[in-house]
Amino acid sequence: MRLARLSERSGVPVATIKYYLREGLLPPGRQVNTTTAEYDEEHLRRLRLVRAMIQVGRVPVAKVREVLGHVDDESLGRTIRVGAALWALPQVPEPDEDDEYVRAAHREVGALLSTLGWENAKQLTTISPAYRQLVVAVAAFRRLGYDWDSELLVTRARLMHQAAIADLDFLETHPSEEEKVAAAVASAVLVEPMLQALHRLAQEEETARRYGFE
Amino acid sequence: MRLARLSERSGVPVATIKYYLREGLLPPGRQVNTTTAEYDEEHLRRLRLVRAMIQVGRVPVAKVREVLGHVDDESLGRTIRVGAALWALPQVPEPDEDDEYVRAAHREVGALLSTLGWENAKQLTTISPAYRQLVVAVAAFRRLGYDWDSELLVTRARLMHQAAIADLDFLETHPSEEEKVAAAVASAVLVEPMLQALHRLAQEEETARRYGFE
DNA sequence: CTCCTTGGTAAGTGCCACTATCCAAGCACC
DNA sequence: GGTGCTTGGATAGTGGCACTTACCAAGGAG
Repeated sequence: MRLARLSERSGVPVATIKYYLREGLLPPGRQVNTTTAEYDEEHLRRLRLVRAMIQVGRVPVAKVREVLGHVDDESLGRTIRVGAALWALPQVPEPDEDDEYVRAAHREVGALLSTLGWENAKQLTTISPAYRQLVVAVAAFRRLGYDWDSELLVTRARLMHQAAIADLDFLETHPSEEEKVAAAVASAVLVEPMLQALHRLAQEEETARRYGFE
Repeated sequence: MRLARLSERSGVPVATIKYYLREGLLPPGRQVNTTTAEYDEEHLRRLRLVRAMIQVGRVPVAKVREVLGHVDDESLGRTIRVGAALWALPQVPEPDEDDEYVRAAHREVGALLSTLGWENAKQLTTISPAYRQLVVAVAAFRRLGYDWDSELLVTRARLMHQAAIADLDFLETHPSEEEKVAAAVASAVLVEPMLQALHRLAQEEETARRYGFE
């Protein structure tokens, strides 16, 4: 399969594929001669993953390269590879540790993890991007003056834990072993927009039930 | 309070506040004389909301303006204002209706809504951005070759419905009536990154429980 | 009267995801 | 063997966005 065909089958413009090749998001094709390179089904799969990450997951190109680097790093164990790949996903800006709301949010999230018994997550607070994002979001909420019951956060966390369990169960049963790392990345990148969409749809449904369309 | 003080209390650079004023994200201050304008607590609240939307919620400036326009439109009923404001939030690119995966995703999501009994949401499929985002995500997943049980999607939807119920309960009990629309927006914009962070943290926790840190 | 600060405006910056334009080497057909 | 199209690869340009810098004239403070 040559470039034009790869473009046709993926729906990605030729110029964009060339850009991805240049950026190292896609391995080069097998060079047949000076003016021809051959691509295979694996290139197509990778291209679709790249597109999904960029267009659906809104992952910046540089992050995609970083994530894929971990996915392809066969020197690491699977858990580490998945972790490294997921942690390379885009992050919220660093919290300002001098801000009082940020410090309060650290305490609040720490208490949350204790309540939940997420002992592993507690060990990751200094390094996990997800932990930092949570702190930033909680701090922003408080800064706006909203004052919720800590129970609300616990409820949401339990719901997301159930979602995560379902995700991991799916990963365990379905994809072939060699694909697990890529599947984990695809899952993280695509499940999140999916959950977000479901959340908004559910809100629309529930709002209409309570208040009608007026 | 003058510009410098507003900047100091919000942590937003003066030049950036000027930019927001220019872009209509923030109403102008009360002009005292040619070189002095006075800002109040309401400006500060609004500025914090704008910042939270842009930095935590990653909402583009143009969308923030649109959303706030709906928030401030007192000619509409509350439900409509909330809906209009939320629908102005950023969207995934339009699905390509000629794509076979997209058409399949439409059918799949339609079946999901029937299973769930979300009759209100079913009426919104042609217009709701959330519906479109869900279709795009499902199509991308299928295009990558993953083949899940429809039960998985139903499970996730039920979880997000529970989260939405908790959100709306919070909105009903807590903020003052006049603030409800702004609170709904803040909630949508900040709860989503929060849920995403909780999801990733839960995945990290659960992965560590199952496989250890290796 | 001098100097600093103020709010307002215009232009510039840096980043990013492409995208348009060239180019020379092949190949296909007459 | 010549003509013209296609190929992969390189370079430079585009458009959008979120600021940020530089500048300005009008107050106000000492």
